[in-house]
Amino acid sequence: MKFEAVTIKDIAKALGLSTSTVSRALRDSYEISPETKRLVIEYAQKINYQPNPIALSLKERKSRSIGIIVCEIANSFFSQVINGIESIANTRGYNIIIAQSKESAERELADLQFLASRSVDGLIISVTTETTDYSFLKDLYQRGLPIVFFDRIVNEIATHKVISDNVKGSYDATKHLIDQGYKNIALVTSSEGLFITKERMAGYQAALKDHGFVVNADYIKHCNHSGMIQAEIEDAVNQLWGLRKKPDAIFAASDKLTTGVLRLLKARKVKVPQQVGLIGYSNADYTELIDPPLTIVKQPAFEIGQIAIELLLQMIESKRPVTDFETRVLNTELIIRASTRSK
Amino acid sequence: MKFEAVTIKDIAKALGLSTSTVSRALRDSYEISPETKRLVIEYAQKINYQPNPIALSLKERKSRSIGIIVCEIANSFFSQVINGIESIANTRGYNIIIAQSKESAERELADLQFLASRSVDGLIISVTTETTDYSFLKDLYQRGLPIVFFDRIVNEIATHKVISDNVKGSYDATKHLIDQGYKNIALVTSSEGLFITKERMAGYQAALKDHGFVVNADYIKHCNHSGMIQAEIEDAVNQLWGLRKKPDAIFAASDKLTTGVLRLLKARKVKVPQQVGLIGYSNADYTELIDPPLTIVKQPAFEIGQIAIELLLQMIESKRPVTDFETRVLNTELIIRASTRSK
DNA sequence: TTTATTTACGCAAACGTTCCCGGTAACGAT
DNA sequence: ATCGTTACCGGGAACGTTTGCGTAAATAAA
Repeated sequence: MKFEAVTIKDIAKALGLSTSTVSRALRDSYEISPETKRLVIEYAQKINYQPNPIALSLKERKSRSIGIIVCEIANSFFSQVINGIESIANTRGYNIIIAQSKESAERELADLQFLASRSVDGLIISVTTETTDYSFLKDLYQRGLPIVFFDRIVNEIATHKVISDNVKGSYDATKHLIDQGYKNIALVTSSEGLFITKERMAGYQAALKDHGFVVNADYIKHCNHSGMIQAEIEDAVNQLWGLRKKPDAIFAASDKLTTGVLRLLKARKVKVPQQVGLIGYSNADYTELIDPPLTIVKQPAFEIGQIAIELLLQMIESKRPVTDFETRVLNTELIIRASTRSK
Repeated sequence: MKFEAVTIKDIAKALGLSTSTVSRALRDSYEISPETKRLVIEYAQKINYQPNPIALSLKERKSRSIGIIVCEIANSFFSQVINGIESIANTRGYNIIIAQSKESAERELADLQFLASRSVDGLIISVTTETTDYSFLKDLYQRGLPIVFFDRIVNEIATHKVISDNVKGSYDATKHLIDQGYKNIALVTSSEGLFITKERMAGYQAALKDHGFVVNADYIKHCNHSGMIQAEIEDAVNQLWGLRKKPDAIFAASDKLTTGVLRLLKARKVKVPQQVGLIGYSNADYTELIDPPLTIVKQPAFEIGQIAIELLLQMIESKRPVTDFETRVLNTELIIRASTRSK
């Protein structure tokens, strides 16, 4: 089955003109008479001419499409970011190609190769928690592919980045738990190498110190797949519950981790917030419906996406190489609900 | 900024061959000597040659990309379907372009035009609840664009369709409520024109009749935007609560409707399931965490996506026009939890 | 040795555009 | 009458591939 489209040639033939004239008329060139222009434009409209984007891409050597790599689109944070990206990209005539890494460095590499081979004009990516080797990404970038990082950014590559204020977000979350009277606050977070993990840990630790608590390494648990596999959350919780002094509050530093921890707490019949307070990063729109309603740190996901694509388009459409990069840091929102309302 | 790639010409020049020879060597043509092939292939590998998909697209007159239109990717059902589509598309060398209609017929049309102009090779779509005019879709289809419908299918167009067994799913849900002792069972569903609405209504009505209940039209409420706007759900619930005999159970026929109804019930301090039982279509992975844990009808979303893309690729890659269309109907799963455990 | 066949490669067109060069009128100025 | 402008328009190359056709050399058959 094939889908036959009308081309500039058809117009030229029908009107007894050359393709160049038609092309110019359509692009409103000054060296075409108003009369001819009218003729061409009217006829083009009549037969519903649509320029072939593929031919254009070949000529201009760009595809007017940009790649997005996230670990999972079913994750509310990422789907909201994508919404933000799409909202701008569409109006600027770009289409987006989404690939999911599923928190696997291997799949991420495959996605990267796939997108590169489809010659996207730019890339927006939140890397895997697994990723340690950025050489392919670096190579792509050095060969001229514009890249913008968001959320899980990589600092080794100098380009635009957009994140939320992880330190402050975590500080606020931890401080809230302290204010509520919790004493033994555990942190369940992603893999140690990740920049956002470091930042969220820093915020957590700073809040503890500022309020006269000591940081207990036993209370900090890393899930190297960010909760994509339930078993690692289970390990974390088991270890936490194996301690002499069990935590009386948990701060979960990502969407999947938050629901994962709650699931396990429920399985253990631990009462939230009476026995354990729970606060988590989340962008889900159902956290108020959960039992108990969840106190969350919410990231401005949609805006993150919008800013990321703006910065990327800026790079793509820039005449000369961009050298002045910025890291945009957005504020998070703390939404207080019952899951931390114990004491 | 530009991203310079290595072409077949570079190889030809470097090796003192013609581009045709290089092309043929790369495609392992019989009329190229083994020696030359080895040379070309080795060199291509060395400089990491990647065929330009755009040039190929122009030549073959296809883009190896397929369009997907759903109302919202943040919806778990749709993101799972997309996962299914992607899982197959990627292995077959196709990339997917996702567009969101946001339940707006206007945006849907714009998406359609956008995808058509990007010359996708095929389309997988679940139409808007608003859509009543299928002429553009029909036109596209008649001009040769392969289309597969899923979920919200349109019967006026004869092509492959894949849905879940809506009648049975709704029958089971309604029967479950009856079995639990509920007597006044309301249905909150999408706009009346939609095929899946009709089917789900049919299942609901059949179950009622089969068990000696009369169908009360007052108990059937339509939300024309499928719950995308909270106000319409509010209207529905308000009307239901305005009845002399209030319903003692609600069957919500979509993801957004289910959480939307629950939200309103909570706002009214209605106890679920004691005062009102609640069952809903949902593919969210957190329904067990909700208060109360939700009884749901779950669709095989991932499989729906996989089958849809299989059927589409079959159409795309078929030499002669496909005339034999099938409608695949998959079974839903009823997951019983506390929200219907009243009596 | 001559002719027919095979082997191995190059030429050029095509896909749909854009755009750099031209070129041809018409017209006013010299 | 000649020249320089201006206004319009067409020819053709180019973007990176594939592919039908042509053809030289090498080999086989006569």
